[in-house]
Amino acid sequence: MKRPTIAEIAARAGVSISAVSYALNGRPGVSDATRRHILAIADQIGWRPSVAARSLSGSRAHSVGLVIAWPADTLGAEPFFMRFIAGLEGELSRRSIGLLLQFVDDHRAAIDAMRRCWAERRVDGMVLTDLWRTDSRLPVVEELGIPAVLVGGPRADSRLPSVWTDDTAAVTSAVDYLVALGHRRIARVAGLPALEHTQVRIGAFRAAARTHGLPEPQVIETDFTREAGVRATRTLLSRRDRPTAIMYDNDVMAAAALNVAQEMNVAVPDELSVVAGDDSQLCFLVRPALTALARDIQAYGVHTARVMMDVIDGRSPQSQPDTPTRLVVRASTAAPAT
Amino acid sequence: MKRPTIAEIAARAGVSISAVSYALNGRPGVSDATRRHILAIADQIGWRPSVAARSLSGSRAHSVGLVIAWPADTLGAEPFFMRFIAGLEGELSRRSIGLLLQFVDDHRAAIDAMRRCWAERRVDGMVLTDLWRTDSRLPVVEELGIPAVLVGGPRADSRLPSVWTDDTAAVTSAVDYLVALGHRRIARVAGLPALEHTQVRIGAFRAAARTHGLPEPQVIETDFTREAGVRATRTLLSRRDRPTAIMYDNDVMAAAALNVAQEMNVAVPDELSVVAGDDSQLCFLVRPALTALARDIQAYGVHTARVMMDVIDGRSPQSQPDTPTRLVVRASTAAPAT
DNA sequence: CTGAAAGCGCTTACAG
DNA sequence: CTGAAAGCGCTTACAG
Repeated sequence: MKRPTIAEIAARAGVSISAVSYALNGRPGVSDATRRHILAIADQIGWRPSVAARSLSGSRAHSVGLVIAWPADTLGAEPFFMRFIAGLEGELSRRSIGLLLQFVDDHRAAIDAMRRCWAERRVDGMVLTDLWRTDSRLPVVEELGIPAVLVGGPRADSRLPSVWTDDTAAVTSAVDYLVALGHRRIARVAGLPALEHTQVRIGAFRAAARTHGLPEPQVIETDFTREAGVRATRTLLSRRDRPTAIMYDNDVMAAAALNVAQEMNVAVPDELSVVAGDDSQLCFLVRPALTALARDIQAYGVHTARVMMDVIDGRSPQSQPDTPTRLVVRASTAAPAT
Repeated sequence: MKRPTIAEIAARAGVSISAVSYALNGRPGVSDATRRHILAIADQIGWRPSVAARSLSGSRAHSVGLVIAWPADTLGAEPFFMRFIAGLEGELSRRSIGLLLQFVDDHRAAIDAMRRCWAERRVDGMVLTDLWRTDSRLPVVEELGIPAVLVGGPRADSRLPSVWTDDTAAVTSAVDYLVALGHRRIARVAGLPALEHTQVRIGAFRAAARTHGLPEPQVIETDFTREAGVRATRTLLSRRDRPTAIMYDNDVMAAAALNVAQEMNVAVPDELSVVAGDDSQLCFLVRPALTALARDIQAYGVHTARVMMDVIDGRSPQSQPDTPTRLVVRASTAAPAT
């Protein structure tokens, strides 16, 4: 199956291949009639430019890379990535940019993967997610001069452009809501401590508690897994002055907490309110259905793609309005029993 | 940031670029000493071949495409894809093959995406998942001569190689188990009827029921969503001779069924046994924890990558042993109340 | 408005 | 064992 080239179009149209190239790329130098004729032929024979040839001459790979550093066994449980990727890819594909996806175990492997990708000229830029507080990937990306977008907010240690959702506002709104219900002992089961957003959320949580004049709240850091959520919940519910409300940094841990509470004979929501940090189907499949912080993850991916294109095309990346996070109230939260 | 080329290596080593190419590709025509010298330099300056250049001269894209035709809103709920992709990508990446991922809404769009990818020479082959009973993608792939692997079993209407798990054995084992517990009225909430595997599983289900001499069982087809699972469960539980056990084609619908049963005051597992068709975290986050058909999805992806490489490299693809599905018994199944 | 030519970074017969 | 040369399919100054 021979795929057609511009040489074939040129032959059919009876012009030079450069004329074809100009016509196809909408550049001046060809008459309107010729241009139309060429476009018609290209369309008719189903011609599309070879990315390899375009890359080689134009020094653009027409692809963007995403290296996900996340252990495979927790990946399937992360509804975030699938939706984020769907949004990212959809927007890239509108511009005929491919998405090259890679999974690795840690940042060392992520750096290797990025180096390789970049050296092989497979991508024009990289999307970095799940940034750590101090992230070994950043100096490498900056040193290699790889165009990149950080998903997770601007940082003092890097000038790379970023997109983010306002975690502070989200956490604050959840605390406000719980306090309005009458809660005063609110705890937090946080995510992976190395992650920047985990720390941002913890900070926002503590600040909100202070604002409301609550006692210094308990915070337990985890690795986002169900097991860690179970352990943290057991610990919190075993305290003499156990919290009347717990906020979790994702949905899996919050769902696991419902089971722990049941085992320990703590009624949800009467004796314990539970807030999930991510919204997914899981939240309305468990009982009671979970109150959760919800955001439009797909739009987040779309947004990231746009900024990535700005960077690649040399436009000053305009950080577009972040998708706001909102609290979806369901059955797992209520006023505390007195 | 100038990325090094073989010309630079040649200059440093004081040989021709063809010598460098031969050395780097492990082909004869260079002395061992020269070869080692060249490899050392390449390694030292962090050289990697430009895929674009290699593609253009070698007519290989060094990438494989996966076009997922699945509405975005149900995607996040599908733990299958994330794990499958992780397995697929991991194995491809071991061979320096990239994975180009695309999401589309339907088969029309999938065909467009594949045509484009192929015409642009972005990929060396395509992975097709979620095959329909009659699937409009197949004739296109065959006509274009795209190397492809079908995920979902060999078919009469195509000679394309395939990988698959034995759905018949899986469904049969689940029916056997339920019958052994004493169930005789077993129903099935099936998936999307257009899908080949939905029909295979329904066929296996009916056959197993017949083997055990059960009455002709109820089967309800759905679109895999929670809502459809809820509706189907309500219908089944409203019947006078309602089933004592229901098998669901995925985990989301099975989880939703637990809530329906509770609303309708049907005790699980005493009055109703529930079996989920996929295993995921969801199964042990809900209560009672769901008995489920589990398989190693990541291995399935690895397996698919291997067959894909066989196809691309012109080896006769050897369909390796399928990953067996096993029934994981949890708390949602028990002997029926008499 | 149009064509001939060089070049992107490799691979690969083909001579020496 | 090694080098000079053509070619993969485009883009893009540069002449006409």
